[in-house]
Amino acid sequence: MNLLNEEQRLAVEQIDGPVMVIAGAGSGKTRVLTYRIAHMMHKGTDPFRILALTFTNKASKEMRERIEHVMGPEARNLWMGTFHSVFAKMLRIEADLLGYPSSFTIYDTDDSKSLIKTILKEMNLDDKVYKPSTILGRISSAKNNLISPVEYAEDSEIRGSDESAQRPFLWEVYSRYAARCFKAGAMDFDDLLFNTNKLLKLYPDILAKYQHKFKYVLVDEYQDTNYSQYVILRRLAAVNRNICVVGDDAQSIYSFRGANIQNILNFQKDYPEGKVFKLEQNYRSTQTIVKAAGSIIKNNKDQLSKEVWTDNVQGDKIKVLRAVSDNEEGRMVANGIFEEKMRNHSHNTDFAILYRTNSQSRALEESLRRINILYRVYGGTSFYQRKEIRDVIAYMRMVVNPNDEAALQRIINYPARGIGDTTINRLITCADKYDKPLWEVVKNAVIYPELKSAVGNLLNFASMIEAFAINNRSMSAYDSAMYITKNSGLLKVLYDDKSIEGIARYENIEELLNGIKEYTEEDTITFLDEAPEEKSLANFLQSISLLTDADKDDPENNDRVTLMTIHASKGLEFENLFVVGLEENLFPSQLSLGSRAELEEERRLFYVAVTRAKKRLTLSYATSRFRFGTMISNEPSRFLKEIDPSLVEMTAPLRDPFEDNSWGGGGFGGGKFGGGYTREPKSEYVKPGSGGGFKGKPPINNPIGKIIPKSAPPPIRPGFVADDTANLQEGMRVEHQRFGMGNVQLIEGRGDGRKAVIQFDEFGEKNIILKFAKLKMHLN
DNA sequence: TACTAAGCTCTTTTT
DNA sequence: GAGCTTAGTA
Repeated sequence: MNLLNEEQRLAVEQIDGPVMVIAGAGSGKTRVLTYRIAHMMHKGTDPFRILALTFTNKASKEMRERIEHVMGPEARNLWMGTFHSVFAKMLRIEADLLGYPSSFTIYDTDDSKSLIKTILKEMNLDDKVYKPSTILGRISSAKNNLISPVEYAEDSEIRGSDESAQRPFLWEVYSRYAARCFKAGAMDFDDLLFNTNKLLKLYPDILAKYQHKFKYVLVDEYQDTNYSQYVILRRLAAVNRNICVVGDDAQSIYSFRGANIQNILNFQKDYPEGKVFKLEQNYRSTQTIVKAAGSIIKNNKDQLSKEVWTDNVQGDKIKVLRAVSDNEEGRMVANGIFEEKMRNHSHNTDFAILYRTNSQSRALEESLRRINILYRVYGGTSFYQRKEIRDVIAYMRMVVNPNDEAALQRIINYPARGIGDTTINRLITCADKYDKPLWEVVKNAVIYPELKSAVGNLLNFASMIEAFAINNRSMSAYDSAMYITKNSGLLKVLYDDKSIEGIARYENIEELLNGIKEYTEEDTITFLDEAPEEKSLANFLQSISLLTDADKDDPENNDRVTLMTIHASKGLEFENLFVVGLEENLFPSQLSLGSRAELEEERRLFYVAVTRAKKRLTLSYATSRFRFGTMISNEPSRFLKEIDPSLVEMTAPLRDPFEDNSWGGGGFGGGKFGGGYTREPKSEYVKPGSGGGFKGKPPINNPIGKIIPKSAPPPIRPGFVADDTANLQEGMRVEHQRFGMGNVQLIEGRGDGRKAVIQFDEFGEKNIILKFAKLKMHLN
């Protein structure tokens, strides 16, 4: 498809005035945006007067590359990026107006949560009632609706709802949290938008500056904007009114983050003179897939009318796989990929597996590894979230911004330097009492009598950080990072740890340092009207603070199968797609069954998943699944039944110990390897009321496991002799009352070095983790 | 204060 | 499965 169709062309050429493009899945949305920007540049608009906003770094990177392809290097001067990164940049330029240092730290969710935890402790609030994640959610949604701490405290309706949720002091937590962030010179993700609004509201001259600077404003995925983003856009576009929003209400899947589908539904009210274009022809998928998607989404009530269609070939039917367990599901998917690769000589990159929750990736990974298919997992715990990386970065953050409280708390006693909990609690009390940042108290520990016993250790820490800061001024980012890592004692701690995990952590630090080196050597995108970016440690930290795992590409081998959540897959497409875990309570999620709106969002999520497929789509479900430590049984997802049955082909399961093959009839499912047990274990072996789990202490007279030395072949019998898990050794044979024989094995990928008893099925595949034992592994 | 083992609890999606 | 807490020891 090289030419634009009529509707696309109209959307591209209408560059003046408000424009909304409703773009169905696969209708060439990015193409329209790209050509539109190219068209503006052709007509003589300076690229740095065009602001193009996306939701992910990936999307903005891709668009920039495509425009560069059409327009050449000039495209680098576009103001293009995610909402968060573009406005973070703007805030750094204007920071002092709001009382922030321009080197302000960006707190990620973990930083925010740990700050909330310290505040809760100070306020003596129960963190079972005030769950940090819930609190953060409330604060986040307040900020996204531009409700300041003061407004929150004064709003009787909000206070009322907090009170009825038994959280009457939430307003105060919010207020303290905001004050602490400010004192620490830190903004969280929501602050980046909240403070941009504050800036544009309080300083009309600044607003005017940016209103005139940006002649054109373009927004991708408009259906995902929240109120805060919406107000920023309204303000910036108020003068020129050249705003173009592109989106698809059927793909709105971020309401949990404050996204308001009304923004796209109300566009015509906001801009009555605006033009609306609908892109309804799908260029991506086969007839079958387009029709299936249509048959799903038509069950939703909230939507703009549109009819997505395609000229493409009919294509294969959609396959549905039924597995007995999550492991079997993984096996079936992996085999499916293998066979397809054999048949069509496809590359790994032509395949993707999408799931609802990150935790589902594990079973899939194991199956892929077993048959040597390379894969790459996006999302989950990213490189920058690993403990050792966060530790090093915390040191760097303190060097750049010593007031950064989250960083200080993280490293003040790591590596251990005699500053324990007692001292830290006293520090916090002091800081609160005299209204000083923690760092000020640490640095001047001498003058606070309550810190007397720890003065020496505190001052040592302070002078170390100050020395790092002084060095940092005259060193490159890389040298400075190296210096910090070595002299903080971090490197030594990791170097001395010769366990498998310790070595991996050491290597991760090396990788981080290499990354910094690369950063100092590559040239980064800056805007024409700005000074070129200095390769300082501060700028490195800024450049990674808004990165996610999806933005990190590995040079090793790029022909890999993609594994990601459906949320992360938006905007992507794959020849062969597997969507797994189509089970009630998982997809749709149990937590979304409360209201029609939530269920419809899950359905839109399924719609997004299905429309990622170009040629072949396979859906799968497992009748029982290992979740939070226990096996549970479930039914196929209601969404499966919504697909037009003429488009679907049921595939016989590889092995099915049960006769019941019918849709929805498999509730009791379960195989010989767990879940949905065909017979209840004899009661004397089971901890009363445990439901079959192996958590908690085994009853004294009712042991759960017996360890048998490898040399002596164990008799197989139903009874058990207990032993302490601490005695477990790699390779030991172990008998389990319910699961039978198993071996003790090191679990791959576990950070804490615990070993587990594992059972093997008849294929020699790992099946059930029975029990953990914490033992350190040492290399020979 | 530092460290370890084991118990308890909760479980969606992400810039 | 994993983070966090608690109890106990050094």
